[in-house]
Formats: sequence, C-alpha cells, structure tokens
Amino acid sequence: MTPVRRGQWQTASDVLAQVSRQPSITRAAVARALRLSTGSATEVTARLRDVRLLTEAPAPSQGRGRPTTLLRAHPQGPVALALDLRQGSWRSAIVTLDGSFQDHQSKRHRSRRPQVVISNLQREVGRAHQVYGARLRVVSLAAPGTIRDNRLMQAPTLGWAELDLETVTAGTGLRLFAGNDATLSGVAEARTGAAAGAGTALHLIIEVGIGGTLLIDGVPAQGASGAGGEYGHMALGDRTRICPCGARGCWDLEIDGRALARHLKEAAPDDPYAYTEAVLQRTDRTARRAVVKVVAALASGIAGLVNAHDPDVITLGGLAIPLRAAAESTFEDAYLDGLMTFHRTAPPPVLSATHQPDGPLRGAAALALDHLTSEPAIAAWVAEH
Amino acid sequence: MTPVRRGQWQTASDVLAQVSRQPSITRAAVARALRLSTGSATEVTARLRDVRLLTEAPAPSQGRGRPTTLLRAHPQGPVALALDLRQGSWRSAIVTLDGSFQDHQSKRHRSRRPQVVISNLQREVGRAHQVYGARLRVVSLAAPGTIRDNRLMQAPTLGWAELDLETVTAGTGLRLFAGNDATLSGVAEARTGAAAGAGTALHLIIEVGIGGTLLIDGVPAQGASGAGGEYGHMALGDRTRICPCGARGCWDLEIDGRALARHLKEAAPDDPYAYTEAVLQRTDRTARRAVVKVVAALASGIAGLVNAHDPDVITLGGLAIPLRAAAESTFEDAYLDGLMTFHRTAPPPVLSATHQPDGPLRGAAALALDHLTSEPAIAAWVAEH
DNA sequence: CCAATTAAACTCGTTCTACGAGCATAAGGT
DNA sequence: ACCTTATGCTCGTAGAACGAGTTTAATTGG
Repeated sequence: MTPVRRGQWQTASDVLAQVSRQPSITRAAVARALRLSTGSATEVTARLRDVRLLTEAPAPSQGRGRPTTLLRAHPQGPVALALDLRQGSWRSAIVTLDGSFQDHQSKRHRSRRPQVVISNLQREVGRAHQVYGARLRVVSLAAPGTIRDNRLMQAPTLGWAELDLETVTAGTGLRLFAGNDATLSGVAEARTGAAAGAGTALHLIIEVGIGGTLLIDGVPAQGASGAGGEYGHMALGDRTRICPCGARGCWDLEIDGRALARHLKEAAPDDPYAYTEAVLQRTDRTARRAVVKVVAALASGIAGLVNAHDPDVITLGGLAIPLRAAAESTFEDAYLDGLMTFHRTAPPPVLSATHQPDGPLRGAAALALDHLTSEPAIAAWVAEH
Repeated sequence: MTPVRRGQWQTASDVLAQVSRQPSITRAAVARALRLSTGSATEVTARLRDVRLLTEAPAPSQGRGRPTTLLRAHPQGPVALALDLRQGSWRSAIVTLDGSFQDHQSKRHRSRRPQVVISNLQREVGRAHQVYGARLRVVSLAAPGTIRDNRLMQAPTLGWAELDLETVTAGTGLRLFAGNDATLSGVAEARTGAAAGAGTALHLIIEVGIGGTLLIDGVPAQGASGAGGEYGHMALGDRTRICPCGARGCWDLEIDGRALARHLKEAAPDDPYAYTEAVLQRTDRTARRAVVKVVAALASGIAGLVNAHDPDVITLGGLAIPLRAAAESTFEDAYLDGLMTFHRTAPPPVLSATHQPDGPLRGAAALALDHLTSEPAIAAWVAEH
C-alpha cells in the first residue's frame, strides 16, 4: 500500500490554490510565488497533469526568454456547484479549479415558499450531479440569513422559519457548505475584490439591516457554529427599540429603510430595501436630513468596529454604497469622529465592494475551491484515478 | 549544500508545539495526537535530541505495556524571555520549550517614568542575554495599552505618551513581540485556561476600561497593526460622553469605576480600579444600584459581541469577575436579553479566567513559544548546531 | 538572417522525511 | 514463569523537493 505521507500533496495543493485565486496564472508565476525551483515546478505540474487536475497551454510570450505556460483546469477535472439564494431569485454556477464559471445562470423564484425554492435547488444539484458525475465534488450555497451548521436559523428577508439546508444535497452524498450571503461576499472581496491582499478586512453590506464579516487572510471569522458576522445586532442604537432578532438597540434598526422611515415619521416599510432606494431619490430637505442621520449612524458604527478590529481596509456593499455617496462628508466626519485618536492619522480606507451582484456566488465558489484544493480532497481525487 | 526542503522540520515543529502546550506530555501521547507511527516518533524525537531541543526522561508507568518517556526541554535548548509590564510593577520569566518558567520574578517600579521603566526592562533583557547567550532567541512583552507594530500608542493606565518599545531589545539583535496585556491574557486563556480547546473564544478584561480579544484557534485577531481588541471603544454607550481615546459614547465609559462614580454622582476617580473595588465593598442600596447598572451595560455589550462573533466561550478577567458576581442575576438577564433569539437556547458560557494574575505573562510566553517552535526558528537553531 | 541573450523548462542524481512491518522490550496480570 | 499489552527500535521503501547542469524557445541586435 502506498504510504499516505504527511504533506504528500502539500505543494500540489499550494499550486492549485494559486491557480484558483488567479485564473490563468502562468506556471512561472506560480513557481516564483511559491519559491519553487524550476525542477520542482516541472515535477509538480507533471503530476497534476497526470491526475487530470490541470492542463497547460502555451502562454503568449512576454518578452525574451522561453515562453511559459498557462495553468488551466483540466477538462475532466473536479468541479464544484456554487449556489446563491436571493430574495427574488437564485443563481448557480459550476466552478472549475481555475476559478472560472461554467453554466452560470440566474432564475427568478416562481414561488417563494421554502419547499418550492429548496426543491428547485435540489433539482439543480441533481442536474449538475448527472451532467458532471464524479467530477462534482462539493456544493456551496449562499443564503440571506443567519446560518448555523448548515441550518438557516432566521431569514427575515425571505420570511422563512428555521430550515435545514442539508436537504439541498440530500441523497447525493455531496458535502454542502452553506454560508451567509454577506459573509460570502466578504470572502469574494477579500480574495479578488477591493480588499484583495488585506491581512485583516472588514466587509459590511446593507440590504435589510446590516451584515458582514471580519476576514483574516481571506478567511471569514465565522464563529463557533458559522453564525458570526451579525454586526447589525450589537447594541449601538437606541435601547428602547426592540429588534425582530429578539435583542434591543440593534445597529440594524439605525441604518436601513426602517430607520429612514422613523426619521421621516412614516410607517415602517414592507420592503426596506426599495424604500431606501426611493428615499435616496428624493431631494427634499426632510429626506436629506433622514439620510444624513442614517449615514452618521453607519459611519460611527464602522469607526467602532475599526477600533475593535483594526482592519487594513473596510469594504461596503449593497445600500451602504449609495447611502454613503449621498452624504459623503457626513460619513467622513462621523467616521473620523468615532475613531480612536491614533487611528486618525491614517484611518483604514472605506472602499466600495467591486463584486457587487456576484459577491455571494463568487464567495461561495471561493470557499468551495478552498475545499477542492485542500490536500485531503486532492488525495481523495487521486485515489480515484 | 543541504537542500532546505519545504516542511523539513514540519513534524518536529508540530511535536514541539505539542510539548510547549502541554508541559510534561509523554512521547506516546504526542505520537497519538499527531497520528505519527511509532517509527516516525522514534525518529523525530531522536532528531530533536540530537539538536538539543528536547530530552527524554522515563515516565512513571501507567499500567501495562512498555513505559513511555516524558518529553522535556533540553537543558541547553533555546529559551525566550517573557516580560509583563504593569501599572505598579513588572514581571519577567525565562520560558523553555516545554512551556515552563525559570527565573520568574516580579519587581515594583521605583519610578514610573517611562525612561526608568524601559531601562529596567532593557537591563533585564541584557542580563538574560548574558546568562543564556545564544540560547535566548526572542523576547515578548505584555504592556497595558494599545500597541501597534511594537509601538505603545496610548497607555492611559501608565499615563505614558507614545513610545517605541523596540528599544527594549535594541542592541541585542533579539526579535521583540510586544502585545496588549488583555490580548495576551486572552491567549493564555485560549491555550491553557478556561477557553482551552475553543475554536472561537472571546476574552474580555476590565481594569480601567475594557480590553480583550477575539481568538480563533488560540490565535488572537490582532488586526492590521496589532492594535485590535479595543472593544471598549465601540459606541455602545451614551454618545454625548467623550472618551479620552478621542471617540464618543465608548463602552469603556459604562463599565468601569468612572461609570460607577457617575451613577453615584461622585467625582471621577483618579484610580478607577481601586474605586471599583471600594464600591464593590459597599452594601448600601445606592452603591448596589450603580453596580447593577454597570453590570447590565457589561452583559448587554457582551451579548452584542456574541451576536457579532458567535464564540464558543467568553472568558472574563480583572474586575469583570467581581462585578458580575456582585449582580449575578442582572448579568444573566441582560446577557440573555441582548442575544439574538436563536442564541438563547444554548448561549455560550461566560467563564472566569483561570490564569488571573499570570495571564499576560503566560500569553506573552505562549506567543514567544509559537515563534520558537516555528519551522524557520527550528531550522535556524539547527543550522547553528 | 543569424548569433547573442534571456527566461524558462527539462533531466538527473541526491537528500531527507515519514511510512509500514516486523522485532524487541518493559511493564502489569495470571 | 508465561501471557498480555503498550511502547520503542530497526530497517527497507517511497515520494517530494532540491541543485546543478542542460536544453529549448522566444526576443534583440548586428
């Protein structure tokens, strides 16, 4: 029997991780990045070719010297299915080892009943399973709600009760990675978006309430059961207000359409997202004043999180971007005002997310690829070939 | 020339990490924990003995079977110097690879002037350098203040201005790891204290204000420049109050002696720590009421952090322990009240820190050992022998 | 158009870690 | 005394990665 040596596919795994993070990276670039000798590079790529994980294509020559090759996913290599469940629609894509999407599609929900939506997802998993067979290794799913150990605990946007998401892959034997959509869009930003390369990044996204995640070297701090990142439920607001989450004074209630409606003395909106967009269109002074209050609450909350976590960069998504844009100077003032003095000389930049609508799907794909490129997954794949 | 193979001392490093975390662990236990074959265990320990990193001593027999050996630090092996700078005193200890302390001492400051204190630390480093020579590899320092890239940015407890801590090891060529005392005591808890084994742990300590850290697998989330963990400077409090840190509404101002004094309508205390202890002694209703308010602010803030980070466990240190004990039911109520509903069925336990006065020094030692047991450090040590 | 230059790939012998299988050893139990 | 059990030791084997030397495929410049 072949001895399964500790670290047997270590370098191979590192190479694949590089490839998945920087699609169409060259072999020479990988070798440089991992400080591999040319001999080792030759050997490891040959091995990866043999087991149908990578293929090589001649790279366009870049000046003098022997041209290098582009590392691509093998046409018979392993794939993952990434799913993004949204309020009004869902998306799916097959991801290959080089991080590229195939069969990318987006469909509207005909019914929003959990059973219907989940069975649509199941059907998609089943289809991918049929088309790709043993090449399909793992399914990852982004969902708009609090997720704990692959269970959807609360999803106010969808209006769903607690729900086991494992049913999506039930019967296929495929491993599922379910994650919060805000968390996963944070992963996308930290890997290939506005926070790329940051050691510590904070991602915040406003839709209904605020969600987000702290990312350390591109890895989200998901907590004990994966339910981390509910920054909207810290008591940064008015303690007399009760949040649907069960707690009081939640930040959530200060920074979205519900807060705008309160400031405008209007009834609580059914769809706080659309309501916020509508208020942002208005130019009257009352509306502007409401927006300013919300933006100040957003910025000072962010400042507190900067004090707490000292990130290299903060990325904003969803309504946080237009909100901030609508009151740029308010944002800046409240942000600086909330920072500890020593942070003020070089405050971490607050950037707009670059992956906008694709964030959750990209992030889900990234986590799936982390799994595909892990040593055990490679070893398992090799054992089958 | 010997090829420096990737992962050359990988297993050796793993073994040393085990030894440093569980002093007087047996060789057989290490082999089991790392899933090493007996052959590999024999080989790796022999290698570590050869390079003077470990020694073996016969272990007391534990029932049937051939008795195993205890792995101990080699008497000529590498050591680290751990320092803990406090308000009224400082401590030092030499740490060996098995995590045990030698030359543990504690001295009061004669003067608290930065120059005097720092030169005392320098002298201690110099002494250790003379006594241990090339065996001394690294110095780690815990300090009560915000630390960024080995600079002390603000230290309200000490009353010091910004200060470069690198001077402590200047001239010796030794690498310094400086860290916030609350962060380091969190490391101690997560490694060998009340949060041992927790994947995600939150440590909070009240002295003057509140400090702490989020720990993921025992590693503190220190942020971009190491200044992370300032949870006391999130705006959980009254926005009209200005904090010495420069921000407003800081949680800090709600949970220590300053808050108690406000509630009691007394003047802001010079020494909020001692003041808190004094108020905790009092049994009159006014004092009790003030304590209750502070405890509620503490507990609901903690609940918000639980929502945000979903830790397995929270550990409390410093005055947080007697404060909570003084109003146990208030704490419990406010804690549960601030949690999102789904957390309430099994809220993460809030435990008292077990390392109490030694926390920062233990944590500093732990981080120093992380460095000593790292592959590059081992390779460097081996190259010299 | 043919060197010269350059960067990268390939070949090969070597080193080193870790493995597994089998054997040896030191305790407790009968 | 002999069995059982847990552990340590020996040894042959395999795989990964290295370095040095060689080859290859591009650009550049005469």
